[in-house]
Amino acid sequence: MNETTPGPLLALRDARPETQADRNNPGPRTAHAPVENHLLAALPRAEYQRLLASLEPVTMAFEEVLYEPGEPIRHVYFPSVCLVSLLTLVDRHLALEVGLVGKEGMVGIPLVLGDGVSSIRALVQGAGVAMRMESAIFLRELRRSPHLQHALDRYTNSLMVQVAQTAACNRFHVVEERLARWLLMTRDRVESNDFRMTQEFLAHMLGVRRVGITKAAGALQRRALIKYTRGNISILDGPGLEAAACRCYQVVKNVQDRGQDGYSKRPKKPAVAVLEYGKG
Amino acid sequence: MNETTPGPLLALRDARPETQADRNNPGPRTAHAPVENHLLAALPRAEYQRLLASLEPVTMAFEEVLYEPGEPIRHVYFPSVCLVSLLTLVDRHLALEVGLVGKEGMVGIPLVLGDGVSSIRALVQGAGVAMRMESAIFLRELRRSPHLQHALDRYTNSLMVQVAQTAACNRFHVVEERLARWLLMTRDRVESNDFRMTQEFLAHMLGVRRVGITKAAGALQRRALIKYTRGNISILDGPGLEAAACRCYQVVKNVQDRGQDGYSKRPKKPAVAVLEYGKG
DNA sequence: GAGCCTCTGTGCGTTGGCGTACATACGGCA
DNA sequence: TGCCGTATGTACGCCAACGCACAGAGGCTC
Repeated sequence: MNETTPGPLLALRDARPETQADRNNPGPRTAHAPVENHLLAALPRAEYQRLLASLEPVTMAFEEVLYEPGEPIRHVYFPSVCLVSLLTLVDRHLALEVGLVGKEGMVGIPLVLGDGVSSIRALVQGAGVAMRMESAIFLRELRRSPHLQHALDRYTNSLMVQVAQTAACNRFHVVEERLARWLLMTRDRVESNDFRMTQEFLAHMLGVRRVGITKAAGALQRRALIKYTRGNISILDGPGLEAAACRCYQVVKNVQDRGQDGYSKRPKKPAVAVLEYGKG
Repeated sequence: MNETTPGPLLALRDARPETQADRNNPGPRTAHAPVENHLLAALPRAEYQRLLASLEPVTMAFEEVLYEPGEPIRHVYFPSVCLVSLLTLVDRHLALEVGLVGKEGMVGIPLVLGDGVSSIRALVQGAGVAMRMESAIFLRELRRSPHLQHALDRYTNSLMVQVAQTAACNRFHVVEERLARWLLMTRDRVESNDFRMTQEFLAHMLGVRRVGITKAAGALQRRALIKYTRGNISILDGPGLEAAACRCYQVVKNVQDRGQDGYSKRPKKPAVAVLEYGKG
């Protein structure tokens, strides 16, 4: 699961009519694809079946806005094959991505924490499919299922780590390192080394000018770590890119993969300090 | 509660022998001061009484480290009169404050989310007193008390907002704005316009050079918004300082004060979209 | 009162990113 | 085949913050 299988190129951007590029790269865009969200997939069969009744598959179009700051959360989303960015807005026009949600997570964490209003913007960054559920139903199901609660608590924790690490990362690391990290995070979530993503959009996510991305991406390409042309990005050398990225990548990944801290040296030690839930 | 009462000067820094400065400013440093943590104070009397049996008052010394990244969380802390900084560490020596916890919160949120390991450093920034509880006991009590769960969930949400906003703030705003915001946040938590804080320490929190603080603080002082000498900082003009700070201050404060989003214009509207818990 | 430590202020040259403007190049489409 | 929109590359001056070094200045100790 750490190894990225060179999968088909995901049409991460377009919900527009099929183009030549798409025909060259038929991705898993069918809405009935049995790709599962990890949080849902980990539930006991019975609970999963019950939830399924209230879950509705939806197509996620590129640049669709799921939440806007200050607005009520109407649905939660469990990504199957898609990618959602969480953006903090400041000064009405500047934005910065603070979190990235794929099939490993859920969009709508404030609901889990008792807040029905989003304080961030949630934006579809990779088109595809997700399962969604109405907020009221979700809250009811959440109360019924300790397993779901537990899974979502753990995910909330990893999201918190991600956001905190991103804060420091944006403060201390240069664009090139951050870009490398971002590409790796995206790769992990779409499980492919190829995806569509313009420099303009990347600039928006990292909170820098497009020109800053041009420069950083150019440097990575010259080092033969990535390759890109007009919105098609390929990771050529994953390990090399990891070396080019800041350590933030590993820190966050470790917490997400194993629920344990990223500073530990022990490579695969089970998370002994992770506590049991619901057994009191 | 929005209005800061000009209270006694808190000895926010020193756990050293009493100095001239301390004698001039006798603060509420007695461990038996009946100052309450807001999360605890809001619990039903019976639950509060039960918790009290497992809570232990502790003195919080300046620069004491409560958690270190990767280490197990042994206690949770409910600040009474003290301030705790949450710091993300990167590259082994750089640090950035991503959260600030006073009497309105609790230190040890990962435990609430099922993770027994901290991914950040928690550092006492304002000396004083807190109530603490052993992790295992805390988890047991948490399971017994829906009220405590609810309160902590809500607090976790506001902390998440704070961290996310700080991420964007550090990316887009200049040191002077961020310093102003930080002073206001500290004021709100210690409920005093005066506190002790060297420029060196401030630089550490904001992730900038000490000289950067000198420049920014000098500018604020020239504008007669603050006054400081050798570690004693006074806010002279609160509203003026708010104007000098970035909007991030208000955004976070609004969420924390009322559990509602900071972008809304409605000044005091009760949080209609906040959802009920534990009533299914 | 002298000495000293700590805290604060100032002055360099450097740099990463900003804002803006314009130049090139790819690829779909007529 | 040529057009055109979009994506990418380059250039310029500007500025906030950096790293480093050193100069005052307040307040405690002896």
